Amino acid sequence: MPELPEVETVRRGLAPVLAGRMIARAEVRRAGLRFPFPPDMAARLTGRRVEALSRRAKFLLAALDSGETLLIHLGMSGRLLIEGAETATLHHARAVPSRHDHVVLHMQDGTRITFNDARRFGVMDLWPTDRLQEHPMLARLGPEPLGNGFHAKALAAALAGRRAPVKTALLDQRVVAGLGNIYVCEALWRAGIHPKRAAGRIGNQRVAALVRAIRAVLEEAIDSGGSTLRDFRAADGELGYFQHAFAVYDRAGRPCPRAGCKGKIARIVQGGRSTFYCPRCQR
DNA sequence: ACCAGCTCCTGCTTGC
DNA sequence: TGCAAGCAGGAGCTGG
Repeated sequence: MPELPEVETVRRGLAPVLAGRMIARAEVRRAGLRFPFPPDMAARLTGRRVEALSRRAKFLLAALDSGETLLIHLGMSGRLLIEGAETATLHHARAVPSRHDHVVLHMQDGTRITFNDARRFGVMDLWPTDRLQEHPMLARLGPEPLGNGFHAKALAAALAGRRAPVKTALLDQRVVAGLGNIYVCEALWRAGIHPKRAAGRIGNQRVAALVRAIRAVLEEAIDSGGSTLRDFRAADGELGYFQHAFAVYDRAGRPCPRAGCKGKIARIVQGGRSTFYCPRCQR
């Protein structure tokens, strides 16, 4: 489901009910998701206070007062649902757990935070906070696309020598961390770059344009509360609405929205995944 | 080092 | 209406 803007949206919704609060009880309803949960996860969460909730790429990071950090990756279909006294009357609050509710954090103030993940591609792990960057899933991540480390020179260096299509290269989290299929398609359209172009054969000016396009599309999506496809919603139950701003994603056959362009959006498959682009104005 | 293909799992949509 | 195929926002692993 979630790419960087959706994860950031979840983080913003979750921070008020997690940061500074204590986990009174952790209910772990299966042995793991994509990977087994760490040993004694429930015990290591119980009684711990969450000091801060941050994000790295598509990972949520809850720093605990035990010196460990809870890492959460939502995979394709993961959701974090907040239920408590103040949300109990809302339509999305559910008294009975669904069969895909895998972990429930019962907060001391009565709020429940439920990790629901139908496809079970999600990840939860615990890792020492002072060595967090050594975690296997964080260690090789590229720069944050909205941070200072992401600029034309850095992206050009990361793409240099690569003959793979730029579309698939941008999905590689070592190049830039946090993009997924939707926002790569949208950023390439904004930059006017053809998704099949060899990653290492993009001129410096166009790499700079791509950096600007990536930043802009992510910022706009965050401002919109992310994109709602199928069933994504923010932790507070609000629906994102950036999907209405898609230029190309899931729009095969529709006219290219670029002013003056008479192209028609095409769908191709790259690396087994759908790519949407305008064959006329992306070169 | 790079890269294409496969894999995990469930559920929704599409087409016959 | 039923059923099977196809598709889905991720990313690690394998083998070339």
